[in-house]
Amino acid sequence: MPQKMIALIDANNFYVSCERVFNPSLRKKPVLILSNNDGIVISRSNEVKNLGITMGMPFFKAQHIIQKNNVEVFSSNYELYGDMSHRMIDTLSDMTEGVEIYSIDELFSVVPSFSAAERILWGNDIQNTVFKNTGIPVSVGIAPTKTLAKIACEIGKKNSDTHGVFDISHVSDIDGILKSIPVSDVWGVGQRSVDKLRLYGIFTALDLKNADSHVLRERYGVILQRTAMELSGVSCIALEEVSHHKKSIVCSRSFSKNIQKFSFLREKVSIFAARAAEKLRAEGSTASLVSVFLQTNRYSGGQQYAPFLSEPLVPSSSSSSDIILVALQILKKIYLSHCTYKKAGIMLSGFCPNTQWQPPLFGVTEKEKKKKDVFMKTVDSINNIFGKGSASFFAEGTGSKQETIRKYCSPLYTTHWQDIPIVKAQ
DNA sequence: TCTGGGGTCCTAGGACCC
DNA sequence: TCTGGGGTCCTAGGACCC
Repeated sequence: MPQKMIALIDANNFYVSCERVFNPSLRKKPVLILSNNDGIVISRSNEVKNLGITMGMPFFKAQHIIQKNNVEVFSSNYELYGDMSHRMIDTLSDMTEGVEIYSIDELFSVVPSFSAAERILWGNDIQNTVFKNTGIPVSVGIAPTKTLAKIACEIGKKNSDTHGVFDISHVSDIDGILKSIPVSDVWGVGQRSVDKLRLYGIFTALDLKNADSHVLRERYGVILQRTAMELSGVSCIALEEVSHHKKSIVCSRSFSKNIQKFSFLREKVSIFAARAAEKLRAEGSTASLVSVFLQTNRYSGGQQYAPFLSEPLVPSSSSSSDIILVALQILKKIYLSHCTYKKAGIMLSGFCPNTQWQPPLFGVTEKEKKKKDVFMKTVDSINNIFGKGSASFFAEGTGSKQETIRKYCSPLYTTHWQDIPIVKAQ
């Protein structure tokens, strides 16, 4: 029986491509997308990559290259990207089987049992259909394992003669390819591992593939051992077709200034808690653990303070008021008045489906829980109909919300009536 | 002046139990 | 002076990813 093949279907420069769909004048121009607060570069067109602007580069450090080369800059428009992602995934789900949605812009799928030539045609068909339906260009990498599919996809993207579809299983000299790939470019190998691998003379993907499996396990752990096996064609990372529920929810933000005042942090943490609780209810879960964290300015030098403290939520709950209450108790414990903070956040975990909620021996009864659920459902409905923040808790404050900076945001082309592009007849 | 946000998995070590 | 041993569960922290 022929080996099962896996495809990685990955959008090219996804956020940039989303902007280009609705603004064709951006095609061929250098375009980049910034993170929240217009802080760092998170998506780059090929033209921008060629200018030497790297992923994660702070905006202010890239300024001179941007100005010199007339780079088009956009703040991130997650509403647009999320909607375009859904469209892409819908198309791909119709065309493929055994789909694992891996991130906002990529998915793995099982390749039908075709010949090598047919596999390429299948990949081309996927590219063409996604582009026709959404306007987003994608690349397809085909291989017997996920790790090799990642490599195949990169080759498809970078080599124009592949036209964006590359099947590594059809290559006679795979080792030759692996030899040319630095180990840092292998999926699952981060900088920490690269530093450690170097000590033992492992520099390329081929070195990693050929390393002794037991030694890898002992020195670097099971993840690198698996990665090495995947490079040699043994599938160790299974396709996860069933989308599972979230295991944690985080809501955090950096502040545009260093913050010392407790009252400011109290309001922020309350807002984060309410937002996280809203996401939790959308998941249909309750949380049993609340964590709050603070962070002083990482770039200012000097002593750092980055506390992270968790407290149980008893009984587990998805009510914003319950979660805000515990979050503020934690905040009081970790707050030091002599520090200035650049970032704060909340994390919810220990989830249990709302339907399996059990009342504690003492305290909240099932009836009281239902009452809270109805209340929160009403709050969520109001916010859905009238916009975020229409109904909020007292602790969230009413003062200046200090909205995230998005100086260069494009219109919400696909999700807001007033932003829908108008096509004019000539 | 200006440096993101949201996830997952693995592991070591502590708490606890018998 | 001498102070068990093994199992499980939980959590914090590390590493990685997009």
